[in-house]
Amino acid sequence: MSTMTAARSPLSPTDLPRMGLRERKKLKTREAIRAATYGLIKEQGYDATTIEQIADRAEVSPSTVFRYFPTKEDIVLTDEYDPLMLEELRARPAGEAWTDSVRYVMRRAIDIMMAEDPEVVRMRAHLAVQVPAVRSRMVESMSETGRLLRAALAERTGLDPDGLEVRVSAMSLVGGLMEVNMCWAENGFQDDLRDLVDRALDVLEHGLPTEKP
Amino acid sequence: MSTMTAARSPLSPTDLPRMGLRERKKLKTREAIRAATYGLIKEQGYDATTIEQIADRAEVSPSTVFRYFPTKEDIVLTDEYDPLMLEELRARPAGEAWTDSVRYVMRRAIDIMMAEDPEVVRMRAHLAVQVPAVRSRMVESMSETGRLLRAALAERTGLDPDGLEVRVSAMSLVGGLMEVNMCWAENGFQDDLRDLVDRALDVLEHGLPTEKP
DNA sequence: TAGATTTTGAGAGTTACTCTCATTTCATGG
DNA sequence: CCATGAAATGAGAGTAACTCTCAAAATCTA
Repeated sequence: MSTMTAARSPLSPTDLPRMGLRERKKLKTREAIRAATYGLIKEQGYDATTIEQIADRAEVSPSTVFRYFPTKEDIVLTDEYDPLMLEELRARPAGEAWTDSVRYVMRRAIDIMMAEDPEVVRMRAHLAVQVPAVRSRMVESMSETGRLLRAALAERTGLDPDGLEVRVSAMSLVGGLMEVNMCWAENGFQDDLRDLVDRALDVLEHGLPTEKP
Repeated sequence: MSTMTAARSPLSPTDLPRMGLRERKKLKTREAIRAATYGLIKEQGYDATTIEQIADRAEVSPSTVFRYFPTKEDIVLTDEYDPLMLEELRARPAGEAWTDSVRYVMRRAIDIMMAEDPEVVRMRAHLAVQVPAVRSRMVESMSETGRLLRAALAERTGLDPDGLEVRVSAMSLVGGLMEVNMCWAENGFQDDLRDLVDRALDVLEHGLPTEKP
């Protein structure tokens, strides 16, 4: 899911030389703004950090900050992994139960982003717990991913991608994964995120528990 | 769920006389602000409606508007039904599967609010589709209700109310019901909301569909 | 009716975000 | 290498949702 993936762009550094000065500068500016934001938030918290401070530290103008990110929350949350994840999901064997596919893709996504920049992943989760605006934006972002997921889900089940059942499935998955993120952060990141996702998917797959165990 | 219930206060009018002038005026102001907001939104849309306009039409100062509602979205979404719904949920027979209890309570809630003020219910759903800020606030509000629901859910299943499984269940329910609301509005309110909720609960109860039907 | 309490209005301040326009910076073909 | 076009930037003004403070007005209580 979009907001649970690492911040760095998945563009391989070997692409950089062929990209032209302009493109390279843009990437650098983007990174500078993000770095400035993460730094300031770590020092003084999210709310106390203003766009002006971010612009100052990133050595750009406030206008430029808004040119790169539509909102303050997006500076923290934006990444480019969703398409890759969806692609991987679609690449899974057609016979596989789609919950298992999601399980696999989620596990891989977590591995990648935790290897890439675990601190950013944790900071995002933490901010989602602490700052309502960030949490909202994260839900919104995950919902968008969930919307893309409908197509893949419909393929596997043979149901209408815009039917209520598929939509409810996708959205309840989003809700469940969001809650996983919250649990993880609230417990001080002591659990293995992959295990939590697995348990959540068990709940979603086998239905909500009706009987006492 | 909070944001799917009607706007009017569940206080019986017979309580009004014993309430004192101050309290009565406060209720009237609250209603005036809400009515002004709904009216303006219907005329010119949500974004085009400013707090100043709302204040003018409600014949109060902008300060007062913010004293009654913390945010613009809350003017549209706030209601007082959640505690009643939770109470009803807890009053259900202990042996009943909790999904059936939710089914019953949701059905009743829908009946009540559609009888009370169907237009407001529809407007809320419509705004949730159209305006991201309203949608976000609605999710947040439903999540709060979902948090309260955990206790009831734990009672029925014997699970830890703060454990991952219960939390994921509650939150996936929230996601599912949110999506029901969106489907309903996007299809022009032509379906019976209660049927949609039933179908959503079927999906949540029996797990996400893995096989082609 | 007097005094304590609550509610309100007025106004100033903050901040995220938008729009416009002039300036600067890079790309490109000759 | 330079001229011309395109893209990125900065500066600044503007909007609107909130927040805070303080004095005036309305209500309650004795």
